[in-house]
Amino acid sequence: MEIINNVENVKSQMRKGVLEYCILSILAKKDSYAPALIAELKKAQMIVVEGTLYPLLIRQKNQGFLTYRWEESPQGPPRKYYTITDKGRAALQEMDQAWQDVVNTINYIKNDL
Amino acid sequence: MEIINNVENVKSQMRKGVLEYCILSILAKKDSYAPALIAELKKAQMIVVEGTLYPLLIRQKNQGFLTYRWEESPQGPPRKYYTITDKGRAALQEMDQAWQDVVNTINYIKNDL
DNA sequence: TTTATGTACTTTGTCTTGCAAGGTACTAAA
DNA sequence: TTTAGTACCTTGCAAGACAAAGTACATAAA
Repeated sequence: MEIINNVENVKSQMRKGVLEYCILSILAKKDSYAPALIAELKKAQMIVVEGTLYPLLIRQKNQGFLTYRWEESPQGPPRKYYTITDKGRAALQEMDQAWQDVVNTINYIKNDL
Repeated sequence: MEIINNVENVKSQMRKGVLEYCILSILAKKDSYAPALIAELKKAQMIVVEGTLYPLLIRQKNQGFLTYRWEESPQGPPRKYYTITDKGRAALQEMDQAWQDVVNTINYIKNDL
């Protein structure tokens, strides 16, 4: 019971570490807006909630990794569609390397230490 | 320049996410103490500082994942050697799975989304 | 017209945790 | 007794995830 909670916490920490990377990766494939991103991340087994995602998108926009435009919705209020910028793509490339480094670190600890 | 800093931050976030996992993984192989752990993590390309590691070890001890004993040092003050517990090994197994899940998530996003 | 429902975006407060920096303490050599 | 090396601990700050509550728009039902 308690172990599960601790592991849930670690899981949450691991997610935290790669969340920005995931968002940029998805947006590198196609423009999207918050609720659609949440749905896609859920499909990929990565649970994210609004209170996490919205501030993250705003941060990435402020860093110049994303821009956005408003688009009419077939139902409900307009949607804020985010687009990755050239700067965002450059950052994403760096993150690809960072991710690979972490994977290599874990493999090293597990197999070669 | 700025991108590098942002990526450094993401890198740091990624490290943060797996740090507990790394510590438990190393201690699952052999008992150790803080400065030796720092050196081993450094070898594995994962930079950790004292102010991060000591509180983390104390937390894991309080969760029942670790115990410790004092051991004389050939030079200097005694060392606090940490040992992983059965509960710690159980948690580690869960974390192995959690890590694999995150790897799978990234692969899914990168390749299949 | 008013109310309810669904969708979308934002903000506030709390909690966890990494990290820089500073502090304590033990040992041995100068 | 001072200095250097080693080891452990704590404090204050900043970042960020998350729950929860709030705002706003559109449309359908009452």
